Amino acid sequence: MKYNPADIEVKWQKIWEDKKLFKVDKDESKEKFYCLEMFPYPSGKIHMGHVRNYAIGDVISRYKFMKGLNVLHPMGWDAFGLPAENAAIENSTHPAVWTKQNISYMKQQLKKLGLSYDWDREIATCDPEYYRWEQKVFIEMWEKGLIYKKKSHLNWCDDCNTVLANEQVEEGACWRCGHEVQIKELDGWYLKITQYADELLDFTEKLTGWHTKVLTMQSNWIGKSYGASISFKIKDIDDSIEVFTTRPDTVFGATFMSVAPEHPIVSKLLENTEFQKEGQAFVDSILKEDKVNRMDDEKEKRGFFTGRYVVNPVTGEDMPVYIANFVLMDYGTGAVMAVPAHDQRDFEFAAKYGCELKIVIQPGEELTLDSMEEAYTGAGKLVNSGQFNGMDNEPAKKAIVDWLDEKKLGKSTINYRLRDWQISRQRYWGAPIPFISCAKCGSVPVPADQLPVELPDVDFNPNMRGNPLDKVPEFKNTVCPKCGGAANRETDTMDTFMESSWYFLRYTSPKCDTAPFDKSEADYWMNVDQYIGGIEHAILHLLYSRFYTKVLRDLGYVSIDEPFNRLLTQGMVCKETYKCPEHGWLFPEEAEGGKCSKCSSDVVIGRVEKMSKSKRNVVDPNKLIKEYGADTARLFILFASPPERELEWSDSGVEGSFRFLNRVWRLIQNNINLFSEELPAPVDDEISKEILFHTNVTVKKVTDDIERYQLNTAVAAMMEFVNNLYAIEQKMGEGHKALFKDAIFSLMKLIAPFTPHAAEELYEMAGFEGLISRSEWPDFDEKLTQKDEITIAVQVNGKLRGQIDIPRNLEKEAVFEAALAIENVIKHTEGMNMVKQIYVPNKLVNFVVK
RNA sequence: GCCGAAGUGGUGGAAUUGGUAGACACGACGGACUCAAAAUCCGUUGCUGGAUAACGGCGUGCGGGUUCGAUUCCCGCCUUCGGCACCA
Repeated sequence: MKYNPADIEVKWQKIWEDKKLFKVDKDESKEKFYCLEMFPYPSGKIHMGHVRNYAIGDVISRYKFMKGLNVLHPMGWDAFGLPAENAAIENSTHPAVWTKQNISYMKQQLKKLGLSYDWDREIATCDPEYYRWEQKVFIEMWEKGLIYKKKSHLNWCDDCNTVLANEQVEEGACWRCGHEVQIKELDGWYLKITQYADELLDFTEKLTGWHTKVLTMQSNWIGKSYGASISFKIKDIDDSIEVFTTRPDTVFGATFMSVAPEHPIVSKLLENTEFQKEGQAFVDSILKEDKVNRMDDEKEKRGFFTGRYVVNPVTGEDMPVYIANFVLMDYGTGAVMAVPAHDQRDFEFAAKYGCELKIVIQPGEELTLDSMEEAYTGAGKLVNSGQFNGMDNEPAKKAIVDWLDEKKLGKSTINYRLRDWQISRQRYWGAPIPFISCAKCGSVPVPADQLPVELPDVDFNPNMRGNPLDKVPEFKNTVCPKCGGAANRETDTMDTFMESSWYFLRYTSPKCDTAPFDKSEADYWMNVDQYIGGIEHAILHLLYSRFYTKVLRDLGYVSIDEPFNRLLTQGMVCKETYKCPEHGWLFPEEAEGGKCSKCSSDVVIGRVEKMSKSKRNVVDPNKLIKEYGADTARLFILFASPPERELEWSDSGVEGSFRFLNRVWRLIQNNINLFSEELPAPVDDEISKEILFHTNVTVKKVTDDIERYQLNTAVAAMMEFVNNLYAIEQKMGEGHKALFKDAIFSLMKLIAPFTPHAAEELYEMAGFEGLISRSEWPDFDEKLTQKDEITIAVQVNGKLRGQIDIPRNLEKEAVFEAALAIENVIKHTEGMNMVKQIYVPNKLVNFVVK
């Protein structure tokens, strides 16, 4: 029978579904394994990035099933988000309708891939039965003091009357209408993630299953630094400016001050002065700059003198106050004491604006103002620093802070780069923030019996402007639960990262209707043993999930500190982007031949970047599945590259995976009778040894490779095994058939997690009862994976000059003797002095000669 | 720009702890089978000198270094990708 994936894939998918094969329940008697892939945003269709992610997860899940573990492998939908809203406005369809359609299409696509999900646990975050718990927890967090409101600066389009995401800003203009983007100050809700900063930094012990690169990224993101906050009195105004500095040892060298343009003090500084108008214009010009650009160290420093001075608390000298583009309101206090001699940015700024430089740290040799070409940021002894002169700068940090503390001018402070999490979104398609704003009582939580606060129905159309919820009076107008007076319901919704911060807990009891999740279920299933998802989520999603888990712990919902034991960060599947000057981003199929399929304009080929619906550089797996079947698609993407490496998509080579699967199929088909025949006992000869060797080596290699995520080399090992088995098939006799049968039986099982449909079919044809998905993973014998006779390399001065076959573990002296007898080695050592003889057991010999 | 990665034949990649660079595939070329094609099977395939040999030289982004020995460790660069807080 020919290998026909179209028939067998449908057949086995149906059998698995009918038998509810992947449905799991808590079973205390069994060891559990929770395997989770990051759930997708239902953008429309799945693409190769999803296929890669879910294929990896499926191999691991199916492997663990076969290892006898009770495997939880759920799937669901990160269903709230901006694209649904954009599509709604564009096509006059409700986001819920669009999302539902996408979910149903994508679910069908996932099913076609034969993934081992327990679909009974499916969740969609836009379901009120999901987000109601988020609202409940939100109120509890507020009651615990973990939430507050604050103003922040956001991208704003006056024309669309809406906040813009950074990705909606194109060269300073609104992507939809082209109107110039402004910065607007808006009120928002904040979660106090900074309160957990130290615990989030504590990776030791609990996150040993995470790659250090992710931990490093998170650690840098949190950016803990030790320093001091120092208060500077403003001249002629009864106010002061507080700065954070990591270099209190240089405070005597502070000669001016720079403040962020967003700093609230700015208006006070400028008020009723001759600088007011020009200063405000300067602030406006900076706020228009690209945020990423403003962080650019190389970017030209720009400043504006406010006409005001602050007093240096240690020297008593006046310091002019500037507004500067490179000072960020988000970090520290939004104001910095500028020490131009010892900070490079301040140095450049001072050079441009003619500010005074003062050396206060001297390294060994004499530093002079005239010879300085850049700031000196290294260590040294204090000079020009009053009673601290002569001290080494490190101990001086503490001494100066202590002194300032005594005078009530400053104190030792720890600062984090991490900012509190702003969760307010001026959007429709998200979970409503369960609060009511009352003129008399302030922010009042929606009473528990009124939860969930559901989204009202809204008619979407292309002419829509602003936040939809704000325009629904029956939603917005309400009464204050506290005083009964007229009040406004909060019309912002929550950041969608809120939903993805706890969905893994909901999966443990997705239908629980009395709490976010059943604690006993969570206690059994958590933690997630293996989490798999794109490296793009290394910081935000993974940090928020860690934070949220700790909050839930502190609210008594869970007993765990961390949600994810082992983390596999998958490399991005990338593809070049295509853009039509007329129609914007194009799908690859719309850009064929370099011409836009809509208008025949020349297509601009953009850079290679991660596949995403917004850039349209996506490749749908449908064609591949139709042509070769899901098994080949899965096998191919796993074989193409190791999971953690990024992959530029190309389907060239998919033929090879299909060919391999056909070879497996034919090899087993040709020998299918071995499974029903009475076979003679194996003979003890070289061929038998060979079969045993290859079988055991392959089982070991594939097992090890799955454990260390190297799925591409696991596939290569199986290919090698098949090549070897074909060679053996040619020369084997009756006495080898029993071992050969064992070999192809192992092959069938090894390949089952990768190409489960083909494996099930072969298993059935071989006459086995039940399913290979539920059979046992093969074992191997370490002794049989080693050869007695091995080949080692012989080098002279590190260059390969020959090889010798020796018995394993031959004595060193005997190896040297054999190596020295090689003709080519004699040629390269003749007449030379032997300096050294190196032997790496069972690997190589190196003769060092002169 | 900052933080984190990656760079190896024509292509995807392998080399698990510093020990024979290029496993396994794709592609290409040559051949077998076939009336022919598809499928399948066999062989060659890093570059280069040499004779298609023996035997050499070069070669893992670039430039240095450590070492008997470096794709692997160190220093300095280049390019590409991910993240940079309202895309998810």
